[in-house]
Amino acid sequence: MTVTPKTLQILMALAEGPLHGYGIKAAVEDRTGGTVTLGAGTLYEGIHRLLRAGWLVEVEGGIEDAPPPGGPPRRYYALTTEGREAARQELCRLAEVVRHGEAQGLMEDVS
Amino acid sequence: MTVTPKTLQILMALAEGPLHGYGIKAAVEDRTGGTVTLGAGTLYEGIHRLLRAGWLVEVEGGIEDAPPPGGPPRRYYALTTEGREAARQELCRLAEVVRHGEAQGLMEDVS
DNA sequence: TCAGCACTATCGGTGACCGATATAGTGTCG
DNA sequence: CGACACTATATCGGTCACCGATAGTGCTGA
Repeated sequence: MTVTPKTLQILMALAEGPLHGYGIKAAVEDRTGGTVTLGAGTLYEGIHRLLRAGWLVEVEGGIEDAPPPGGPPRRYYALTTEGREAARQELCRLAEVVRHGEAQGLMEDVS
Repeated sequence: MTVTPKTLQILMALAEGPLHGYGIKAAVEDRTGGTVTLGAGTLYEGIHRLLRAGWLVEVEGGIEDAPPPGGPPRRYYALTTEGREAARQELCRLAEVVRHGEAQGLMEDVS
């Protein structure tokens, strides 16, 4: 499985606990301050891909939180150990890229 | 222009000085220890895309370095100020993603 | 009653990416 | 000498992540 930037965002959104699809979308856009968005296609197709990879599992709603469902039933997803590990590896790879950029002086402002 | 991971690698490879296409490919694979590779299509199409965006310019070979050309003439490319700035922004964005991952405890090993 | 919201889902199109292929000069090994 | 590997640029067909539009549904508030 390839870990694309968008799928990494999905994994990271789920790292703090199970969420439903729409909640993932909201969490990603919230945490990144709107710089990263998820189209509906990307979101649900991404979830299915992650399910097939065994990095996500569908779980029961748990505490059945506040907002009234209304419409199709919410589907909750949780990160598996494999999913967490995949996210960790990708983050380490990204950290190395950033480190290289710093070493090259690429991150200094063009003052 | 969207800055994909591969195009960021191209920009970073050129941050240390002008290079020709094949040299970019070699530099990227070298620096990432082989974890990031560039297919021929990605490489040359990516270069053309970056040229159109004004983030790269074609330059003269300069010092006409060691290895004998042999075959098609080498084409050298250099990073523009805009290209450098684009790389910087993307690196900052990535750094923030990594920072988030650290804050979530996602980067600790599964000991 | 009608609008709007929350939510899941699919579809067609775009474009990044890949590997194969073409072309071509040079060096090397048997 | 011939076969091969290497450097180097470029294009082509295919795949797949991604996007926005569209659809459908049930609740709430005006």
